[in-house]
Amino acid sequence: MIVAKGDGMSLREQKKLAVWRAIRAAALGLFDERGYESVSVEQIAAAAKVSRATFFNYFASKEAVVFDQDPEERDHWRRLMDARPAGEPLWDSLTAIMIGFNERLADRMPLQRRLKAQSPALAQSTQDLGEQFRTDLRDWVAERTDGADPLTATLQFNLAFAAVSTAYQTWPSDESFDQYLQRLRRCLDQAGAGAGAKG
Amino acid sequence: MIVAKGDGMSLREQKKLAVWRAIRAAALGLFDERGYESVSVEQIAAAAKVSRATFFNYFASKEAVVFDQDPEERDHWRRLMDARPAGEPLWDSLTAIMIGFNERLADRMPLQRRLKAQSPALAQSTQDLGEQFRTDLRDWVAERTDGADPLTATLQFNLAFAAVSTAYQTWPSDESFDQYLQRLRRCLDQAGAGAGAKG
DNA sequence: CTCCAAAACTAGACGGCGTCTAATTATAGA
DNA sequence: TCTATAATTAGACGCCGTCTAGTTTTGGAG
Repeated sequence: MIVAKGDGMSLREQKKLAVWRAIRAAALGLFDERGYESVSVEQIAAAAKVSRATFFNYFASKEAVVFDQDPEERDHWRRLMDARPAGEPLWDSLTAIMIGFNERLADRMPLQRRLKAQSPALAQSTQDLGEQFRTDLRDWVAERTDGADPLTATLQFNLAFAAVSTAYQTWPSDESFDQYLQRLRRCLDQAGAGAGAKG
Repeated sequence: MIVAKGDGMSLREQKKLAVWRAIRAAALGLFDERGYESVSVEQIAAAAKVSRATFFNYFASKEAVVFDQDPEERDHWRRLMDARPAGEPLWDSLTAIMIGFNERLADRMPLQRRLKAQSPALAQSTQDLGEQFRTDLRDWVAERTDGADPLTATLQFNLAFAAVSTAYQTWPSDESFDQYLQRLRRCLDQAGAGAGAKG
């Protein structure tokens, strides 16, 4: 019962993670070559050498396999949140966290964009950045602003996501990921300065 | 071929609208008493004295019957958009349109809230205010800001919706609709002033 | 190494959504 | 009254997501 190898994971947990990644890799591979709509969960499961039931043990839906984040990513963004100094204005914290989070998406964004462009089903999904991140950030904001005005906190939270959406939506297909990040910074700045400012 | 009665609608169009409303009324009635999840499209169709296939002629999905707007509402919000004076700053226009649009939702919001609270499926739907409105407003913004900086326009558009979401999310169940509208105005004002302002 | 309880996996069936086709019925208007 | 066109329909289909009950794997204690 001493536990815990290399990282803080038991052998079982390591195997689970491996299966998770195998399923996701299989799914993204198939989606990439044949498109989201025309790949069934059965086919994904088969490609990952796993049963259909197991697929749904790991992912709540077919969409989730596109949007869910690697469990290890979660550690990263939690560190980002913990790293914000205590007295920092909420908006500055949100800006920094959003940028830090997005910087990590370089690998997966291109495929995700391609799939969303193809598939109506994915196109209008709230998910985008992973509901997990959204939830964690929401909790972090709630804790950080405990006692203070919840409306202002919620508003800033939503504005930050609106800024990210804007950067994402206006990202032309011929621009690099770095340019996307630049754009994101601009959006966050402008949102911070106020929608009414300029015009 | 002279056409057009009372309003600008042919007889056929009037009948279609009547069926549309019958289906929606039947659906909302059933949802209200038994909950969203436990009512099937078959049952809705039966209650509206219509076949399942016809249901899908009128609504693209089961969710749509909750979120789609009455076709006549569309006239209203288009008038709202057309009413904005030409030189007005975009943010002021968006604020006015959002408020005007929301003022009309007094009847449907309570049920919609109740359903969203019950149903996980509805809870995280992008729809909320009707995709139709979003699309129309997007087009209006695009036309209004033609030639100008599209990033700023998109950003303001998204910020306006974030403000509405915030008002909606922070609306306590014991508050009146009027209080919701007040809250909405505050959110729009704060978003206009900037997320970074105060805090 | 042996063994066992816990965890992971699996097959299979089910209800419901959304799509499609081909056929039937209703209706506006000449 | 007649007809072209639009609306409605039954029925079948594939797939998603859920569930149950049973089987296999596996890590670690003794």
